Amino acid sequence: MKHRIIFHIDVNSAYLSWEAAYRLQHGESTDLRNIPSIVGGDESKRHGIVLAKSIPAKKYGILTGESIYSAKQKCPNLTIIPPNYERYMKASSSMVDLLEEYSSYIQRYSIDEVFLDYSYGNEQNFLDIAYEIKERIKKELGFTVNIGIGPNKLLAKMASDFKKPDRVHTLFHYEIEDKMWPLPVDKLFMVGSKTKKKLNGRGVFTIGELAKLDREYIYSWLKKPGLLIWEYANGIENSPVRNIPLPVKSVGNSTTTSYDVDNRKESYMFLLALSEMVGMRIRDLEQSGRVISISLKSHQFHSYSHQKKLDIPTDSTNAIYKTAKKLFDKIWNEEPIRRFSVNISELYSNEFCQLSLLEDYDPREEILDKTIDKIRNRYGYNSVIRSCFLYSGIKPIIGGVVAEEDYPMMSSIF
DNA sequence: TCTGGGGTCCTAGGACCC
DNA sequence: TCTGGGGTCCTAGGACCC
Repeated sequence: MKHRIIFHIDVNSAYLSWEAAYRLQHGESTDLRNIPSIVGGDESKRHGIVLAKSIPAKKYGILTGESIYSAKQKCPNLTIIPPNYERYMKASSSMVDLLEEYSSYIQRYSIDEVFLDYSYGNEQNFLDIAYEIKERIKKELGFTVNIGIGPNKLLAKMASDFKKPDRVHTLFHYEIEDKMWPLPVDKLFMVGSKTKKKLNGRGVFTIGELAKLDREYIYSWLKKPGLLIWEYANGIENSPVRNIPLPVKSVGNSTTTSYDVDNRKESYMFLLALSEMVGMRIRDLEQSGRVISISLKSHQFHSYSHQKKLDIPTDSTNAIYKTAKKLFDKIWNEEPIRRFSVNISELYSNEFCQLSLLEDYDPREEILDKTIDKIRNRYGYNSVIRSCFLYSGIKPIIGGVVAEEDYPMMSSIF
C-alpha cells in the first residue's frame, strides 16, 4: 500500500465556538470567544460541569470537566451558557457537508472531530487544500478549526492538538522526534492520568522516553494497553478512515438526579424512566440485547454495577425494566444514590432472532412498545407516559441521544 | 448548589469442564 | 491425599475517549 495522507479536523472549543457563531448570526453583539465564558450544565440539577471554555476563560485556569462552582471561584464574572446539543449537531453536520467536497473517505469521529483520507487527492497540494478547508469553514460557517496532517490517524490527531486555534500542522514520521517526543507523556492519545502516574513512577516523563522503552518490557508491565501506547509513541498506527461506522455494541442511558435518592420506590422510577429510553433506542436500531446492566453512584461518589445475562435477547421496555429492578434489589445497600444508569449489551439484529418461534413469546408486548414509540416520535416523548410518573416530579423518560441515523459516537478506538 | 453523559476495550478472578 | 493445567465463560471494575 502506498503511503497515506490523513487530515484530522478538530473544531476549536467546539461547543463554545458554535454557540458564539450562532449568537453572532442571530444578532448578538458580543462574541463569547472574546470574553471569559463557558458552556456548562445546570448547577441546580447537579449537572454543573464545564463542557467547553473560551480562550480568555482558559487564561483563568479553568479546565474542561471541572465543576462550574470551582470555575466561578477562578473567575467570578464568568459568562455561563447552557448547552444546546441539537444546535451543535447541526453545526457539526454543516462542517461534514463541506468536507465531503474534498473526499468521500470521511470518518465522523465525534461531534467535533473528523478524519479525512486525502491519499487519493493530488499529493503535491495537501497543504494548500488544508488551508483552503480551514479558511472556508471560518468564512462560510463562522468558526475555526485546527487541521492536523499525518501518515495515519494517530499522528494527524496528535498534530491537530499542537498550537491552537485556527492552525494547520503536519506530523510525518521524520518529524516525530522533534515535534512529538519532547511532549509530556500524557499528551499522547490513550495516556490518561492513571497511566501518566505509573509511567512517571518509573521515570518516563516524555513521549520520547516512552517510545524508547523496550517493547517486551512495556508489554510485560502494562499488557495490551502498554503495547498500544508504546506503538503510538513511535508513530505506529494503521487503522482505516472508516466511511461506515462500526456496529454499535451497547446502548445505555444514565442520569445524575437533582437530589440524593434514598428510597426504593423513587429508585425504581428512575430505572423505569431510563429503561424507557434504552428500550426506544434499541428498538430504533432494530436490535435486541441479551445482557442488562445497571450501575449506581452513591452520594459519596462510589460506583458499583451489576449485570444479568438473559436466556434470550430482548428489546422490550418492560423486560429491561424488570431486570434492572432485580439487579437494583441485589446491590442496593440503602445508601443515598446520586446517579442511575441502565445499559443493554450483547446485541443481535432482530432479523436474526426469531423471537416469535419461542413458546412463551407474547406478541402483544412488542406491539405495545412499537405503538407507543410511534406516538412518542410523532407527538413528543411526553404524549404517552406511565401513570406512576403523574405528579411525581420525576421525568417519565430520561436520557439523551435522540434516535438519529448515524449520530457520531465518540470512543477511544480509531 | 462542587464533581455529566455517551461510549469501547481490557483485566483479573472465580466457576466450571475435561 | 503435596494442590496439575488448559480452556471457556461470566462478572465487576477500571482505564480511556470526547
